[in-house]
Amino acid sequence: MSKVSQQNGAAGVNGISVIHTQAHASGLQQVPQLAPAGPGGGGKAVPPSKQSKKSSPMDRSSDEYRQRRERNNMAVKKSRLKSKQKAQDTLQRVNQLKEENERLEAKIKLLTKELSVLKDLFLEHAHNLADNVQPSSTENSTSPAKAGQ
Amino acid sequence: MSKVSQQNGAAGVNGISVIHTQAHASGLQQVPQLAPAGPGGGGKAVPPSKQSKKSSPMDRSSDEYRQRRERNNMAVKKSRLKSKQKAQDTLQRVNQLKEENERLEAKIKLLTKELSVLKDLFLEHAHNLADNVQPSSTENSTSPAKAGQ
DNA sequence: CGGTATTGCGCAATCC
DNA sequence: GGGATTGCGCAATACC
Repeated sequence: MSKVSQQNGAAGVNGISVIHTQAHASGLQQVPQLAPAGPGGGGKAVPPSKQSKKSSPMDRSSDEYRQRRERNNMAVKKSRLKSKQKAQDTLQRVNQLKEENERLEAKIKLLTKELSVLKDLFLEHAHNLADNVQPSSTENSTSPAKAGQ
Repeated sequence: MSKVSQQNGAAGVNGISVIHTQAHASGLQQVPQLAPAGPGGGGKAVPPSKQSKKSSPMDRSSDEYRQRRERNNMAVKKSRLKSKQKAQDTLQRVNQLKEENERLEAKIKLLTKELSVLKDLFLEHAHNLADNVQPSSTENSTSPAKAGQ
């Protein structure tokens, strides 16, 4: 994989370097350092040992941290791309299916018409027979028993 | 008002209590005040111009700022929800179309079969007629038995 | 246990 | 001016 993406700084929305020196608390979101799973949702009780996850506040200046973030950012990008593509594929599939549907419907129409013609022919024939009832009775045909739909 | 908006979203898997008590105003992300790198991260060069859009530094502590953010966050949430729903609808549509497709195909199959039967019957009759041109000869009908079912 | 993949979210730029 | 979209990074999880 190419990692060439952007590396630190450089690209951010503002690309600012944002050197997080310290306060970055980015606070943006709060830092759940301990984040016990809250009860609300899953309620997952926290397994034994809770606050030990990472006692360190995790320095955001840490090199390791930056590296991890970078990797995750890439993963996120990748995932989103994939997701987008999938959505597009689905949309395409809808069109494809719609087309196929139309094709099928046309075929049905044709078939129906053909059937109709043939049936008419038979009817005509039946009339003829009725008119000329011939005692010969060699054999008779039992109607195909199939009524219209 | 303001207060932190809180997302809970129910789903938040974590549903944590999210503590954001204090102001998160930290500069967490950079300030676009200057040099905005174009979005796109890295690739796009910033379009020419655009540099001082607002002379004011835009205080993130401003009440108005917070209000604006809050509203935008809601809009974002709304938009995303909508988007998600749309995607789901599309997926559903695919299934629907697939079903319809199957139905249509079954119908075609049936129609085709019917047509086939009728055609056979027709052929049989034609033969009879040909043979029977003259009642004198005793023709026999070999039922080709073509019926399958 | 360690890393990637997903997901929800807030921010900011843009679109409309 | 203001909601709607969209790209992006962060953090918590889900998944292997």
